[in-house]
Amino acid sequence: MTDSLKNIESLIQQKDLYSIPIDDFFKSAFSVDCVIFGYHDCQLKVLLIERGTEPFENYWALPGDLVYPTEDLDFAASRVLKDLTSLTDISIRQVKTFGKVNRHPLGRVITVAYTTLVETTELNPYASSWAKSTAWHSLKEIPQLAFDHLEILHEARNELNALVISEALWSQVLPAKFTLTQLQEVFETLLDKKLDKGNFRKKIQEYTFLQKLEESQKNVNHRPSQLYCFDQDLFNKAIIKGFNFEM
Amino acid sequence: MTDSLKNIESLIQQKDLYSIPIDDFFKSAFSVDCVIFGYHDCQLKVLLIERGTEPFENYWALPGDLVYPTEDLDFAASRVLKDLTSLTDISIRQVKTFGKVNRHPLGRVITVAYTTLVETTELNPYASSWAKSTAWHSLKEIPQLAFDHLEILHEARNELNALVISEALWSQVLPAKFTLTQLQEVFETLLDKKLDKGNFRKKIQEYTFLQKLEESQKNVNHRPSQLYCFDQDLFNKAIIKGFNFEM
DNA sequence: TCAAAAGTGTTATAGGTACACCCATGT
DNA sequence: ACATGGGTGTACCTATAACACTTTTGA
Repeated sequence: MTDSLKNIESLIQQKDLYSIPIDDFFKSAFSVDCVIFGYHDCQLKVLLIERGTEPFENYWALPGDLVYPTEDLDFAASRVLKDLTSLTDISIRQVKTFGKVNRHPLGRVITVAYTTLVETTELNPYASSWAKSTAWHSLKEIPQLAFDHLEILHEARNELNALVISEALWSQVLPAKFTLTQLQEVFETLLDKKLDKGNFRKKIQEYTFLQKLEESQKNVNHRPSQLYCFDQDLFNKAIIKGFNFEM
Repeated sequence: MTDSLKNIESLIQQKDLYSIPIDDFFKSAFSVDCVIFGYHDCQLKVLLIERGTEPFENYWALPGDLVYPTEDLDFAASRVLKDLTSLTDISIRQVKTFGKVNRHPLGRVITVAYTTLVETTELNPYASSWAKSTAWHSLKEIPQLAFDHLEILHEARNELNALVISEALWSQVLPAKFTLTQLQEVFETLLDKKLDKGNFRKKIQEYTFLQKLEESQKNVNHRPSQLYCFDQDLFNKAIIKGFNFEM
């Protein structure tokens, strides 16, 4: 091994990775970028950060970070999510890897895009060392984004529909006990189409992983709705059996 | 920028990349691995190489290579395909990125998996600097593979079905003029299920990108078959219009 | 008793599946 | 004439879409 590589190795084995000059990661680095979609009340948004450093200082961008030499790719994505939202135990899925030579002005950086879906209410995104501020943006009002992040956002939005179905991502934006109307609203927002109430409910009845509870809504000025819950284990078993969940 | 990084930079800017000691790429490198599926005569195979160097010397593995600092990710995958098969103008698609810390014994290597489908006949895979030999393997008889390549192969096989439909990959394994029976055989092999002849043909008629030619088979001891051709432009247009190709 | 949203039922149609049958060619 | 694979037609059944209707609550 050459001396130059020994130098790098000693650098990256230091505990405090933040103290490494940014230049030292570059010329051959990989990063993760997270497209964190947020749902609340029939509104789909995306979490963006305002960059506090060059390049693209003051631009909005997807939250992301370089991958530390000692962490798995998936872990790095989870870490970014946790740093911003304090959320753990949220599944975050790989979308695609972006590796054009000149996508990053400071050097060669290949980035792996991840996406997930969370509930936006009462979620307080924190600014971090690399972010001046953070905010939920409506998908209809996306500002100019740094790097190739607009392209990444588009790809993730396309992937979201598939994940909502195949990974039951929708369960991450509903309370433990929810009504069928709430569930229908989630699907309508994410898939961006109106669904017929009757037909929707007919389908739901076939899905054993959606279980009717004995409980119902209270204090509403209309007929109270039955509450349902989602059984992740039953869902996984159904998927393994080759079951195909559609809407 | 530190001296150590300047050293690396000067190394990687040399034209003859093969002359760089393998160690110098490591501790933070990215590679591409290609899952090249081959079809001929109702048989689906995959192209494997026998490694000529450590680690995993003499093991079978997916063909792949480190990504040069000056090439795009997609280009690197095309290059690996071309080196082995001489094929160009074949679309090769990203599957997923594998980034576990210890997936490569010599250091941190993140690999981006690509997949494609080609015709196996008369295709002479070349051995290269890093491969002792190459061979098509039946998917039912996969030897022990190096690294996490078995997992990569599985993921790619799952992805193949989707790509066959959405990207018309099947057109890459048929001659320019083909019969509907040939087409049906391709689908049956790739999707791994029997299709009804009548129903298959009924669907084909709806697809304008499959055009009936004036020509038919010759010198067969049964009724000669109509020949068809595939129009990639019409297919692309149909996809853009939101058309959903299914089988 | 009324408004509002929950929840159920009915019907028409499109699309898929299964299967039977006819057709054109070389030997 | 017959074997072989190409090619077509039909009848059934199920999934879906559209829409109307009934039910239960609070005010």
